[in-house]
Amino acid sequence: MKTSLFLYNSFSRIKEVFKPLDKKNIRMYVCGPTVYDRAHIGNARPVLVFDILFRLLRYLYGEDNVTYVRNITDIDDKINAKALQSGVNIESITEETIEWFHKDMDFLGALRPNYEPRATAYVSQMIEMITKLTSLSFAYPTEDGHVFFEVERFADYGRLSNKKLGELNEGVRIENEDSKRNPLDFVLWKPSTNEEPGWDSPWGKGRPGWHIECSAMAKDILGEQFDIHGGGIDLIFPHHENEIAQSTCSNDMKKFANFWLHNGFLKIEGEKMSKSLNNFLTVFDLIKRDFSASAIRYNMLSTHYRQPLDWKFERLAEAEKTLIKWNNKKESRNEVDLPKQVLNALLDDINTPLSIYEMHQLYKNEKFADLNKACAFFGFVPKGRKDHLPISPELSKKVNNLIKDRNNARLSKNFLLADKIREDLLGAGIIIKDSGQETTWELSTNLEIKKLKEL
RNA sequence: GGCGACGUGGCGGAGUGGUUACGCAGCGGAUUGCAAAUCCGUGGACACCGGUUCGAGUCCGGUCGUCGCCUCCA
Repeated sequence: MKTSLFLYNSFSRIKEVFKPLDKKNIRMYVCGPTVYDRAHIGNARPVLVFDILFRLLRYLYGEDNVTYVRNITDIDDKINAKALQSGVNIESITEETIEWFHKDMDFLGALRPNYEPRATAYVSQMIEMITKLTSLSFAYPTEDGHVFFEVERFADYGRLSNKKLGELNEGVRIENEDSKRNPLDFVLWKPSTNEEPGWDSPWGKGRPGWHIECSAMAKDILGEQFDIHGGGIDLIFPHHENEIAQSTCSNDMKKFANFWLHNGFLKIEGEKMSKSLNNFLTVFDLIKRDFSASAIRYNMLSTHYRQPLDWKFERLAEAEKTLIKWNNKKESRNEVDLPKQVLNALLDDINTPLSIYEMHQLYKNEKFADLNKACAFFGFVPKGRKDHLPISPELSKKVNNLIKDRNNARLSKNFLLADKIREDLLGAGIIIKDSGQETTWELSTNLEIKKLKEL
């Protein structure tokens, strides 16, 4: 029986007991999306993983005692490129994308963070931090309007990602930016042309580099030190390494985040998800295909957050089935609680697969009230039934008529016809269930509207 | 080349020294006109080779294999 929360800290590379800096104000910062495109399921993984951690912290320490910040990156060259290419202005792109992001993540049942700061609202804080870094000689401006962080000045540089400066230098790509003192120095500020978004600064009109926003926003909202910093494992280097460098050096060398948590990567049907392979799967794609939020959550959480996750539709269908089974035993209201076995699993570095195992045990042992409570904690809510079906009322009526025909055939013992109707419906993605006097139906995951219309 | 992760039954996936994870699929049974759903039962695994130990998926060493980061990326 565990009594404390253990978390794997990427910084120390071991599981550690989580001790909050302030029990009355647990502070967590998670790197959020760059808003230029619809969120894909890779974006959804940290959202859902840290949603569970957020819920767990609230459960352990009280809802009002946890502050969760997830930033929105709305200054970025990918956004600029999209604006240039599409002819749509930057604000329209970011506003629309943020709206999509909220809709999609709300659909997934992720609790909104307490703060969702946007980079554009924190440029002055970034300039302030960069100014401080230059005045302390951790950073240097160049004649062409850049400001670089000088990695050699920070002795701990590379500690998070376990890299040594000398080794990094060997593999580094030589860029045109020969104004850098060291090829690994990273940009804090860069000059903008007239087409690019820019802000006035001591170094001329320009825009911030990517990393500085998180340091500035975290400091402004959470303070110089806070408990947990999270994000995808790909962000360890250089993003988080650079954040540590900037923040530590501009905050009197105080330790930045106490815990670093990183979620593993996501593949699709065995392949790396990438734009070049054209196997990008957005959350919106899943919604359109009528997968439930609960099944997506279940699927995402059935692999431990630090493991790589291979996204397969077969598993999603399996999740859907399990949840239907569980929801059929719904007894209590949506009271949130954690039965102790489920809690224990979560206390061990958020072992969600083990907690799901415990939920299967609760089902098996007919502890349905406990199961319901755990489901409520995980955000596994019943999928809307027939009123939610993505088929038209006409088709719905057609299905009902066919079922009526079939039942008549069954009454007259014409089982050949009855079975044919059932097979036809099944082929179109409608599953028939006879229970007692009543016949019900539901959609399978491979609904084919076209076939259904032809029946 | 550097750093790191991982290799468990058909698939998925826990388990850091001591009977069985478990889920899905399969098989057998109950139920059903037959199915579906549900319930009961059941076979099947720890990449390979050494070592430590009374005892190892679990610790140590080696081999093979897969993957990630080092460049924008959750």
